[in-house]
Amino acid sequence: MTDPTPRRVTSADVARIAGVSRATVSYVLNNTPHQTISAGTRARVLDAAAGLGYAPSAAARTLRTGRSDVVLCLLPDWPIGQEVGALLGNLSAELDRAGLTLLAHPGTRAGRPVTQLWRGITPAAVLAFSGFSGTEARAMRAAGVALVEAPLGRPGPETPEGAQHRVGALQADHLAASGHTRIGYAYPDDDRVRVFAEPRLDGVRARCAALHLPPPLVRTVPLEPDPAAEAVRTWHGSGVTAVCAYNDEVALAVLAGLRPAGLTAPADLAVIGVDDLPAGRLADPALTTVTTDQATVAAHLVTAVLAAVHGETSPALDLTSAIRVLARASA
Amino acid sequence: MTDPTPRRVTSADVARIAGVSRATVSYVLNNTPHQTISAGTRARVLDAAAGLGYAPSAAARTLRTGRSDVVLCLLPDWPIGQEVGALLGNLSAELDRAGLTLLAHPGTRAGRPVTQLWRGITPAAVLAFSGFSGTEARAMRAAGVALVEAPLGRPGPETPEGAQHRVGALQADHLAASGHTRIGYAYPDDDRVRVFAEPRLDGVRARCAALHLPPPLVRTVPLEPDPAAEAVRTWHGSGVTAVCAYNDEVALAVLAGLRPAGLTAPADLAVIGVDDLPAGRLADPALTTVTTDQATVAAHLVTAVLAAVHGETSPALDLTSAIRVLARASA
DNA sequence: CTACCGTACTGAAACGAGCAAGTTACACGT
DNA sequence: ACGTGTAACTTGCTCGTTTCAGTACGGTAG
Repeated sequence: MTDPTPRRVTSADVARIAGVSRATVSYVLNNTPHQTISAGTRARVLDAAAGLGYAPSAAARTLRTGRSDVVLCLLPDWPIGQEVGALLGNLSAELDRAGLTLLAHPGTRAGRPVTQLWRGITPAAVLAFSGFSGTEARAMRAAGVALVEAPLGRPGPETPEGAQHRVGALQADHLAASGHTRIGYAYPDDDRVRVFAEPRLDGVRARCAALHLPPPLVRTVPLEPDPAAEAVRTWHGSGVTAVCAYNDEVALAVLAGLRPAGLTAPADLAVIGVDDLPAGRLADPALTTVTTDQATVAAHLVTAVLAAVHGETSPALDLTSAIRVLARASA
Repeated sequence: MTDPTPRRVTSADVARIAGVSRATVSYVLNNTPHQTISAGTRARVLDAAAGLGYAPSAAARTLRTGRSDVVLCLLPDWPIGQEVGALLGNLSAELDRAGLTLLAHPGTRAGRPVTQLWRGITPAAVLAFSGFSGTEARAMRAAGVALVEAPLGRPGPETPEGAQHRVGALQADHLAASGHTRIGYAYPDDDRVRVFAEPRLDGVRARCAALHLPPPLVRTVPLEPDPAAEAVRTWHGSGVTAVCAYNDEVALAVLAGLRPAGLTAPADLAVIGVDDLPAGRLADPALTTVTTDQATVAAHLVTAVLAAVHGETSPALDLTSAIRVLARASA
């Protein structure tokens, strides 16, 4: 019936059809510099390649050059929400433009060690969000794999305070600007997001100190109305008039906690979240939030990745303009 | 200073240290069947490999065997939410256990055609959510790449009605069971999710017909309070007493639309969503929703992928038990 | 003593692309 | 007529792994 062996079309096939050698095909397809190819030959090769539907084997190219065109993005095991989704989409599109392929690996601590992964794939670069062990990082650089650590979580050497720190700072500033002096912090009830929660809280603490306000009253707020109500009562009883929430979900929990206590936002307790979830826009009152422009972040990350791939040191990322407060009704 | 050429450690290195040939190393490491290796040699090879930190080159292996151990998951360009995130995490963990590596590629129509991607990577299988063109699918199978189309979207031949159809059906049944006879459908204002929205709406339509109710009154509901309020007024004016929403976000929009109209749920309009977002739990009233157990879905998909990789036909997926209504206050 | 059979390995040929070095063929200057 | 330069290719080795086809050796049956 069908071909018994549906062989992959190789550059040799293209060469045969075009009536040239494999080398010539390679030169044409990669238009290698310092190689002179006549216009006629070039066209014949291109035609043959298109006609056969030739796609070079990534495996062979990787084997030969020692490096693939894959940028491996190691997703941490914190829950992947729409922000990460959007970020990945942007990254993928922009890297594509640079001839690189973004492949994301949902990380699982349980899975095989990351070492196996990057040693196996030999990616052009590894983009990681969570921190890496020093030895691991060294091993990667030694193997020629560019490692880009996104400064989203803990502060890196180039961004002493980190983007997340700034998120918290913006929250505190916004509340202080409205005259609030006693501020609470709604901490998430999920250990996996501690990497984000800590620097954000630190940002709030730093601004409170700078503005000569008492430090924020921190309470862990689960995503359930009843425990949230309890946290709200604590804050209200302690004279707290405004709360920075770890993110919009926690902020929504705080809003939910206000209702059974018979309180309302922002009159009794102002609330500000992070992430600009659609659900926040739709809440009652509409949630004030800190938003990060993922397209900008993606662009910055791509710059860093490309720099790292070419062996240059990446420029310091300045995400100041990408992070801003979206003022709505709740604070 | 450091090695000028930090060469990758190859199986030849392991062979040299262990005092055997590369072939033997390969046999030991893959413990190839029908090959007799003495216990002593086996141990020496294993020790040498561990000592050198040897990790086989995926590229070389792929080149030789013609197939990599990667399962390529093509993410469609609809927004990636927490459900997809959870699904990917589960998939990755389970495939890992089967010796396969899940790599996700955030799809962008703008990017290079998918053909390039799978032709290049030669994955063991491609897992796609959105539909594939017939020619594309045939080309993949011809190239020996197992194609698994997740029956999440449109119905496949094995699940004549599709999982999404069932989601809609469950929504309608739940509302009908509470005595509602005039049902509305809140359609999403995002073309990218049409693949999901259509079968869900069809499910609602089918149950309405089966229960001899009038067909659902469909309105598109943007994720903004004002336009949502208008949709709510239309429904209320037409005698609709309950609404199936495309998902929880749209459902939250409907809830938001009730407030300016001075109406409340479920008294004036019952609302049921899909996805069990944390924000839905925290809404007022708490959102009744249809939830899908992503772990179950992941397990089913992994079964299908493994079957496809081994050339068997995958068993029909029965997601009946994984999809169920979570009754809360809103309906 | 020869024939044969497991056991425990080794040698070498693929796989598909890239690239350094070599080989033509032709034009040009003397 | 002869060297020289260059455009336009080709030859052949290489990357690291798998795997087929041996091979050497000790044992056992005839």
